[in-house]
Amino acid sequence: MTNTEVARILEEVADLLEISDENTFKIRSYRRAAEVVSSLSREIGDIQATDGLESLPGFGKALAEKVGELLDTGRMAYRDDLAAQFPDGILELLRIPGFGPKRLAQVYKALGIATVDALEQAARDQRLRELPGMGAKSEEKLLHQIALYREGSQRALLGEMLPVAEELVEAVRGIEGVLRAEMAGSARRRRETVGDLDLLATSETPEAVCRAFAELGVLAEVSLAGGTKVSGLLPGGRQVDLRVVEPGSYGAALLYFTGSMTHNVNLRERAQKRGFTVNEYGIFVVKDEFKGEQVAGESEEDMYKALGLPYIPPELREDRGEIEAAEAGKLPTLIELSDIRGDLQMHTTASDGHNELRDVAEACRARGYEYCLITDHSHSLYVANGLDAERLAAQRTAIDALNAEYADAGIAFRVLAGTEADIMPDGTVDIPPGMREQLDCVLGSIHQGFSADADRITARMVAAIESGNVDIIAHPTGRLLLQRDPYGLHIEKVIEAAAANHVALEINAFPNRLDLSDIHARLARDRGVKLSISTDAHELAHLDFMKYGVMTARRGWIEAGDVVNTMPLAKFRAWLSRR
DNA sequence: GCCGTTTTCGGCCCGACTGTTTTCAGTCG
Repeated sequence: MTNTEVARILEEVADLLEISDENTFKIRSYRRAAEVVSSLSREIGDIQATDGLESLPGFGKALAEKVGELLDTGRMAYRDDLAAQFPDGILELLRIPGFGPKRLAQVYKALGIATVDALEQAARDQRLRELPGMGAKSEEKLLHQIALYREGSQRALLGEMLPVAEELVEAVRGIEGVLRAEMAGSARRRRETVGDLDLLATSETPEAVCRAFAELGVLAEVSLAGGTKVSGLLPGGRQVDLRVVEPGSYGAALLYFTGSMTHNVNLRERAQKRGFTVNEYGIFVVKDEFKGEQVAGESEEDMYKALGLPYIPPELREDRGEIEAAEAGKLPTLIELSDIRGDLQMHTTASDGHNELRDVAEACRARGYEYCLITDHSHSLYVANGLDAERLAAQRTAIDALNAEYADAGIAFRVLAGTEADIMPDGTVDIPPGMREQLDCVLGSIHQGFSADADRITARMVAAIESGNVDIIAHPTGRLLLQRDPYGLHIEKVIEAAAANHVALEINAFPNRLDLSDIHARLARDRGVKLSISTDAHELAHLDFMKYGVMTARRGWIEAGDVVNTMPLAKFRAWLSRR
């Protein structure tokens, strides 16, 4: 059973407990456990077998026992008993925005409602207003929220939403009375997908700023507007929240609205132990003669400092050990976009790219790189016009000619010859005979046969890694965000093989791949595997995706020294000849 | 449910906004 599946069941238990009106702290324990499991870099079954489930934070006797049962038998009796008290599918109602567990329990008990359709009908028939705490306006609002839910405003790619968020921040900065504005939330943490967009501004006149933002015209609909907060929807249905605070609370508010939620909770618990309380306005003394005095709030640095910690970059604020690392002075020095000296995956018109070799090379040079690696598809990928021996050799010659031109012109930039070779079902790597030695660097990747079982795909990948014929495994898990799950793969085995054979693993920077993920990249680094961050560009504009690869790397605690394409060319060549 | 340099029992983060209310419950992040 995968970590994702276990986490999903723990979430489900939490939801069921919630609609059963259980102890909120018990519910929180299950939610925390779900988060812990989904953030694990190792397979939970492996942890059960070695260190034991009670070694996981937030796992006591009860959770270890229940999750152990789940791993051993595929079922959790506790979950099944809870679920039996409600009709199947009732939890879907919780996905309607503004409709929570208390309301769900209420309408189910009073009216037997267990589906979105039934809830909608009851609202139309004006039957909900009979219930305590509900009125005509609640029904009206609920119908609207159900319509929104049906339109399905799910998560979107970071690569899609970040430019939108940046535009919104600029728009807010243009509002009269705004002193500073910044994006917050998961976009600022650079999560691979983003739900809604969170914005923060400071002003001496928050109410006027809120009003101005609501009337700015960027929101298709304003769903909530107070004196310090505005929520609304963009034309596409994406939710935007703006929060406005006074300048002295900028850091506190930014910290708070950047999250993650669990990171904040941990900070607050830490504050409590030190006699402080934390809210979005600052850090305050709780007792004695200094009660209520503000000790921090203006900057995030101050906030962390007051809690005895160095600044923690937003990408690390996921409750994955960052506070402990900060306390021990062991935070990584995260890689920056400017550390990248070359891009190691791109396609030209020779296979399925849109641009000629020379234009691709020039575009890389224009981005300040020292080198780039051309990686057109190998012959077996017919659909992408993969290169056979003859065409691959011709490309090598063209690259040599281009490099000679650069050398004559006194330009240090160099183009490296490579290929993105298919890893065949038997694990052999699709390179024409005799060409391995002709190429500077070979990427290996799987493009077919995703549905095979995990053992087989893992064996295929490991065989390729051990063959000595690949230098880097490209998009190792094959996932397409929001579209396709990774193929079944024992990632730890792949990582171990890569470590043992000095093969690098790619963080593919294409916004719908980001593969390896942050979590797997971190695991790979911990096991001593080098990474490549590369764009997989098929047209020139794609070369700019490098930043998303770097963002994912930062979320994976990656430093410049972990990444092969931060090396100067000579050092990178030396790495390539490492065997 | 978990957890422990004051604790193995009694705690467990904090505030904004809405709708239905006369002091608050529910939802959200």
